[in-house]
Amino acid sequence: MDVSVKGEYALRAVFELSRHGRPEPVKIAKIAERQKIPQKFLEMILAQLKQGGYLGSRRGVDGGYFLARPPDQITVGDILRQIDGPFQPAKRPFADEPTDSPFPEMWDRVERALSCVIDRTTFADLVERWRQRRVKGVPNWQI
Amino acid sequence: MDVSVKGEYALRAVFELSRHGRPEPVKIAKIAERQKIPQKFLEMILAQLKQGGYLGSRRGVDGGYFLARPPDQITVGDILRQIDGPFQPAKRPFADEPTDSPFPEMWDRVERALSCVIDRTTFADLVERWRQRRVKGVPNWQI
DNA sequence: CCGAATCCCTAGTAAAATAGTAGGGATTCG
DNA sequence: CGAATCCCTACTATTTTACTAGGGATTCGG
Repeated sequence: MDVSVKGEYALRAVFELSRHGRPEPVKIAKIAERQKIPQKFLEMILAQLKQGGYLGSRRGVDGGYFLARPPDQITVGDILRQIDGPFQPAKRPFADEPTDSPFPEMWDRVERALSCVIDRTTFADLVERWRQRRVKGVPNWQI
Repeated sequence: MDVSVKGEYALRAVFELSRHGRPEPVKIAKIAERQKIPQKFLEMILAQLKQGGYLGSRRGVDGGYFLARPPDQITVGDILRQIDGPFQPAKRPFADEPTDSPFPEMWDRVERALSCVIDRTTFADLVERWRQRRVKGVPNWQI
């Protein structure tokens, strides 16, 4: 019941692109360095996210990756599902389970509860919260 | 982000014991048969649940397993954590993550949302709902 | 005290998933 | 052209998962 490292990397990468803002592409190497992700591994992850329609890319000298839509239209759930697969707490209906099991209904509740967080948190939200914590947490107002 | 088969089996086994009610022990073989769980695998699971203090057991001719506390004092979360380990969506703080990451806070929210379901659903609840669906779903009132 | 029924304990194992690495090919653009 | 970058396929070591095997320790009726 935990998220894979790959999934975490994907979130961090998309966060990095969201934070950057501008539509100009960011290089894999740059993302890898800033978020401390093995570069070759990150290549696969970004390809998968592009394939899901969340990112775009350009090759060549000033190439790189960029968001395919504005960050307020990409959710944490989108990215997690694209990387770790559709997430059902238990594959239901369980093969040999009696049809009157009480569990499917409970798994639905779990899924809805989870969805309330991950499908409602956009990367725009994450960036905003992160910026607010910066000014509150590190009070370096010089001037 | 899904529950292991082992975790599902554990839930089904505890449900079986809760449904049974009485403090008299139920044999592994019986639970395995009724819930369609490989018997030897189930042995390990039950041992682990006993070790966590959720079940008790007796050997010998009329032996078996039984709940160590009433079913309204055992939650789905208890069992899942005992079997699949403490469940953190992401092991945080992530080793090389900058300390101002926006994710730990989000993972907290995920964990709380999940906890609202799994730590509030007791096996007494499950049995009760299951019984109510029985009478509503299968209308076989033949006096 | 015997012996059948049951839980208990250790070990092994095949298959899948995870977390990468390696090496080069295809594009873009100055 | 050629340097920089993304793109694509394949390989691999480690860990986890989902079991199976074989016997040992208890309990209890007779």
